Amino acid sequence: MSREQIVTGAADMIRRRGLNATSIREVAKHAGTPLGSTYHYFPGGKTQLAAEAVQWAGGTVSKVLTAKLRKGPVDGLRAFFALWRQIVTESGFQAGCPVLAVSIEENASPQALVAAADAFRAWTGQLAASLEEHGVAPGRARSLANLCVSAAEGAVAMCRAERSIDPLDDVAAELTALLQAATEDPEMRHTVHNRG
Amino acid sequence: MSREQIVTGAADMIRRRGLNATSIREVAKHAGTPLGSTYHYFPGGKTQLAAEAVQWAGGTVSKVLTAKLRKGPVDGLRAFFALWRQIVTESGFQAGCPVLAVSIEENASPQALVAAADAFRAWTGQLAASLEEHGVAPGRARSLANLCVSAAEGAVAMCRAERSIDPLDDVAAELTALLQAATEDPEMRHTVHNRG
DNA sequence: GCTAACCTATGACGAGCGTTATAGCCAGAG
DNA sequence: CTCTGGCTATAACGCTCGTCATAGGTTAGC
Repeated sequence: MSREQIVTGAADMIRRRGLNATSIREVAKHAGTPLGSTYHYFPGGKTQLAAEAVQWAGGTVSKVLTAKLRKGPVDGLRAFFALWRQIVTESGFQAGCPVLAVSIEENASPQALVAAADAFRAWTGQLAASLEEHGVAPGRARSLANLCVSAAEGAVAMCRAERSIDPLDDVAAELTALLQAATEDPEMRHTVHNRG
Repeated sequence: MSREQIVTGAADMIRRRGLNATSIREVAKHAGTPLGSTYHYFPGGKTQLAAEAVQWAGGTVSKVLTAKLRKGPVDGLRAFFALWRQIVTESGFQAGCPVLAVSIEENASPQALVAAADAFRAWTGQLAASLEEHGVAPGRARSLANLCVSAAEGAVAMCRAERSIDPLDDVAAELTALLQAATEDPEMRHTVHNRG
């Protein structure tokens, strides 16, 4: 179906250029559909298209998380980072996360921003739930989940700037160890102390 | 001087809207200078202006880091996060980091991207050096520094999307504890193990 | 074969963009 | 006072943008 190609194409372009630099004309051309079709499928215009693109991207990641978190939080985290690693390397450091891209453009599209917040909350929620299932205290689980998602998003951007995959790999290694400690060591399951 | 106002104004607009949505006309208007002056001061056009804005923003943060890291890596980290917290809250979740903004826009401006990479490398370099001075092994210091900067950048973006300061505070608390452990516990000073 | 519903195709609209050119101002040196 | 060089002011260039309107096609049910 054409409609789906437009959404995924828009997500791909937002991933690379950001929302403002993604024009509906180019999205349509990239999807092989005429410009008019875009406004037929998305009467809400660019705002609606952006929101759906972010929603689609968020859902895609969520599905991977759902599948991999069944083997535990550490496996979920590894899959999460593997996913970003693939996007960054296969694009030659040109592509990143459309959810992040929409989040940092003021007034770009209120609906898209809401979709971005939903995506972030879904990812952290899934990870936190898995951590709780493995014995981590709720508050600390939320804290760790926010750290994991934040760090992954930031590392992807750093990799693109530095044209090196090192930041992402470093961050993945640190967080893997941290999550292992939190799930395996009973003393590490609770809220962060002031002294380690 | 006018020139400086143009650079800081550009940085401020990039912080909020991203690079592509920041027009030279609006930067000039915001700085109270005529459009022609912009091309007088920055013959390289938007590319040069963007690069200088990113450089300025990177340098500002670096100065804060230099000052606060003298009291140790944990104090430096706290100042780093306090800085971002202030930007996010005082703007009502409208402003973030211009270095990140430039990093995620493909082909926006090669010179600005180089400046962004330089800024990231400066920040992580300073933090890693401070960690090494406090007994952390070099490889692990780099790893931790990448984690801190990545997580801060990502958390700022998440805060803007969710319109909540919680992600940034969660991440700050986790990383503070992690850096304290790494600098105080001799067993935590070396490369990450597979088991915590 | 007719009709109705969906989709396509094309072109136009006003607005904003980056950039350039050119003429004017206005301090300070001689 | 004059002149010169750094800055201002203004207008224009070609281009792309989001959006809309409108006419053309194409297919399914009768």
